Formats: sequence, C-alpha cells, structure tokens
Amino acid sequence: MRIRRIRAAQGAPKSSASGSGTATLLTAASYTRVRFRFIVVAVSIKRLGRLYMDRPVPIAEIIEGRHSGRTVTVRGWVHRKRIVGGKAFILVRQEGEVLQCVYDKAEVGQRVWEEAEKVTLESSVVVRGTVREDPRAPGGYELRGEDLEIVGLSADFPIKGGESIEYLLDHRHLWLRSRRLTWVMKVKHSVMQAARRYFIDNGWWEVTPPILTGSAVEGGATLFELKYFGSKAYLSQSAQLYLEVLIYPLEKVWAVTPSFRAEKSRTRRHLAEYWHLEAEAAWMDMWDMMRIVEELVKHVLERVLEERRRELENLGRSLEPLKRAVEERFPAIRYDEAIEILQKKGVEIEWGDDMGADEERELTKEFETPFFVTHFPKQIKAFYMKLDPEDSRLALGFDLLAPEGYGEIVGGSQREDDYDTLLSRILEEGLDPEDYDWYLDLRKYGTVPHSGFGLGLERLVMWIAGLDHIRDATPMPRYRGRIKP
RNA sequence: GCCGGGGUAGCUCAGCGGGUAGAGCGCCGGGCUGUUAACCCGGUGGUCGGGGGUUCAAAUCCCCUCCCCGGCGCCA
Repeated sequence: MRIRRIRAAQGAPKSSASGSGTATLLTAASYTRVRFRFIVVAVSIKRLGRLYMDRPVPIAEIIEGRHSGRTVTVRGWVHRKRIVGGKAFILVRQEGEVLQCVYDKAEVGQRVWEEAEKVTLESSVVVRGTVREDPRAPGGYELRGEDLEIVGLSADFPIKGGESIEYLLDHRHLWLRSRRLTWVMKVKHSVMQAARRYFIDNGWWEVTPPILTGSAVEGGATLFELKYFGSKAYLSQSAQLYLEVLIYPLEKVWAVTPSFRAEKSRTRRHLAEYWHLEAEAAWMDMWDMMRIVEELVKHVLERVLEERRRELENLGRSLEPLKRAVEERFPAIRYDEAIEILQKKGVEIEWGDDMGADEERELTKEFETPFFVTHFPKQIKAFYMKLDPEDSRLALGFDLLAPEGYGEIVGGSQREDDYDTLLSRILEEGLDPEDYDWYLDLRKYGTVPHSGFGLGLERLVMWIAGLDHIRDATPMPRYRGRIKP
C-alpha cells in the first residue's frame, strides 16, 4: 500500500533516470529503504504529511534536465524566497544545487499558499511539482509547485549576505550550508578518494599510525601538549616515524591522519589541525619517491577534473593550470638553481637561507605546473634526511611547490639509513637520542634505503579549488585559538 | 613573538579639531501577476569593547586593560 503510493507519487517511469531503487524492490538496499520509510512514517505521520514519504529526486538531476515534464518530490532547505504578486518563488537547495519552485496563488490550494507565505529562509521543506524547462529560472529548470510541506521551520537565519569573515567563522556551523563551501567539500572528497584509489591500485598498504605520541618528530615545530596518565604526551605533527616502522613489515605504506601544529600562525597557508597524507616505502630513493608524488598528484587532478568539473567551474576556478599539470612533466630544480633564479630576479637571498613565503611566491611565478626543488642545505632541513653522498652539505630532500603562488604542498626526502650518521645528526640538532631509541633501532636491525613524503591535503585542495585561504579547505578550521564551533 | 589595522544598531560601516548618535542592509507592516542578493513606501532598532582620568559636557582627548583582524617567522 505504502509502496504503491511511493511509486505513484514519483510520477516517473519505474526506470527512473535516478536509478536509485524505485525500479526494483528486490535488492537489499531498496528493501531497507522501504522498511526505513515505514518506521519514519509510523513515528511522524501525524506531524509530517504524505510528501515526506515520497522518494526524493536530487536537484542535480533536475538541473541536468533528466526529469523534464515529470512530477517529482524534492527535499531540501529554503535558499531564497520572494513573493511577487500572486506568485511565490522558493529556491530550494540540496547538496549545493538550487531549484526554483514557483507557487501560483491562483492554482494551488489555500493550505499550500499559506505554507509558502509562512516558510522562512533555511527551513527544511519537501516540495512537489512538475519539472518545466524555463529560461527565466536560474539553472534553466524550475518546479511548478503543487505541494509544499514545512518539516522544520527556521528561525531568522543569522547569515543574510554581506557579513564579515569573522562573523561568518563564528557561525561556521551555519555558513557551511553555503553553496561555495559545499562545492569545496565535494572537491576535497574527490581529492581524497582519488588519492586512496592511486595507492590501492599501485600496491600500497593503508595503515593507521597513532595520533598520541611521546616525543616530537622534529625539533622545531611547536606541539600541542596534553596529560597522558600522569605524564606528558603530544598530538602528532607527522606520522612519518611510525610509517618508517611499518615499511619493514609492509614495504609500501601510506596513511591519512590529522596533524597538529601549535605555532601561532596567522597566514593563509597554515592550520593548527590539518589532514596529512603521508607515504613511506622501502627500497626507494629520493628520485623514486618524487616519481610517486608526481603520479599521485596527476592522478588526483585527472579524477577531480573528471568528477568535479562542475564544482570547479562554479567556484570560478580556471581549469587550464590543472590540465597542464596533468599533461606536462613536473620540472625539478636544485636548491642552488632556485637561489640563482631568485637572485637574478633581484631577490636578496644567499645560499644557505631558507626560502620564505615571498621567495617561494616569486619562484612559483617561473613555472606553470607544480615543480620540485631538491638538494637543500642540510641545516634548513630535518635531521632524518639522508645527506647527499656527493656533497655532504646537502640533504636529499625535496619539496613540491604548486604554481600560481600557492607554494609548498609536499615535503619529502630519502631518509638517513645509517645508524651512526643518524645518531650524529640527532646530536647535532640538539635532540635527545633517548627519545629516538626505537627510531634508531630501525637502522640497527636490517636497515634499508627508504624514502617518503607528506602532503598537506588542505594545501592541495586550496590550489585545486583556487581558494585564497586554506581555512575554506576544511569545514571547521582550527588556527590561532579558533576552536569554536 | 614581531610589524600593521580595528572594536559604534542584529549585520556592514560613517561620525573622532569635544555639545549625550547616523546610513545601508536585515527584521516587522503594507504594495507589486516571473522574481534572480527583486523593487517601492512606512516602522523597529544602540549602557559607542571594559575601567579610570581631564572637562560644565567624552563615541570623540589622555592612561590602563581585554578582544579581534591582516601579514611575517614556522611549515604541509
């Protein structure tokens, strides 16, 4: 009985273009859906009318023209509303897409018209009507509204347009409903899925290193300290050392984990909490690992260009730099050459200086694809990097910088695999070897040449989506004391 | 930590050679037969971040303090 009604309400052929369950009730998934609907109905049939029971159609499909002429039900939130004369224009938003629903006072019943008058911005609604192609509608398609049901009437919504960034960040839990942030989250989703796909397809093992750690990975970065059963512990700033442990059983490993940095950074490229994609592999030298990074980034770009083209275009992102990055080899220059280029451009920098944000930005202007910088002076790099056998002043480290001023998105290196050299590097940096006893052990029991890298997911998303601030690459950004919501 | 900027209506801001506050948006009411951040008319709205001082009088001048923002360093 109910099932019949669901189908009838759909008003579409059973082989609906959505393909999501209406056609067959035989699969486990659709069986569950129907059962679930019974439960919902049982609990809320008094409060909610019959529309709630209909199978909803995604707005994206309507905008693509896949339901023209059909009577459909759509669920979502009121994005915008205007009443002009005898018509109510209600824009419903769902997963970042909007659909205009037009209610004509002369055509709909009194109950529906009153609901249309009453409904407020951001109310959750279920609407039903016939899909029509209409050039006057945003998106080219609209719904000639026949029914409207308010599920959750919204109080006056605090975001109306024109607010400052700080105000919006204070209301991030509501701001995230914006179409722009929704598109960015979708891009990030595809980036993560594509990266996972790359590793799976190429024989890498996904592992789960700890987030609570007993000591710093590197000396410099500030760590978040916390109490741990009466002693001190820290939130991880990198899984690298643990990944190095795991290459002995698994050879090629990778992980995505949160990383934490307690620096009081106030730049558009830093977060206190970010998602870190790290990989580590035995038997690979620096050049092998750079090839992996290039393949990975290209694979991610290809997938995102395929799956998220619409969102990128909506975001106003120029696709050309992304396409170029897929097609062209990433150049690699040595630190020496980078310094020369900068000096020729009139930047005051000398061999041995670390590149600051300004220098990095200048350098990215010289390239149109991501590019590597390699062979840095050892004093500006971490203790665990292997020294260049041909010049012991240099470390076998590499950075991948994104073009268009975005800068570093990956940092990697070949790791020091010799026990004595690693120990002396730890002492040189003023670190306590006792903190690294287990790490040193790895060089004692069957040491192996190996390399790895860390990629800042939000940095990558920032570049791909063309964001001007990294905070929009993550739903609830944490930085410089911002912890709410 | 350093350099720079700022806290005035629900929001965005103006007012700062001292005379106890304004605009736009929002919100509320009304109008409008297709709106696109609609538009038009009317209404609503503030212990001017906190404390102290100078003065007949302080949003405005002085001192202290709190908070926030942009950038740098650090890095992914």
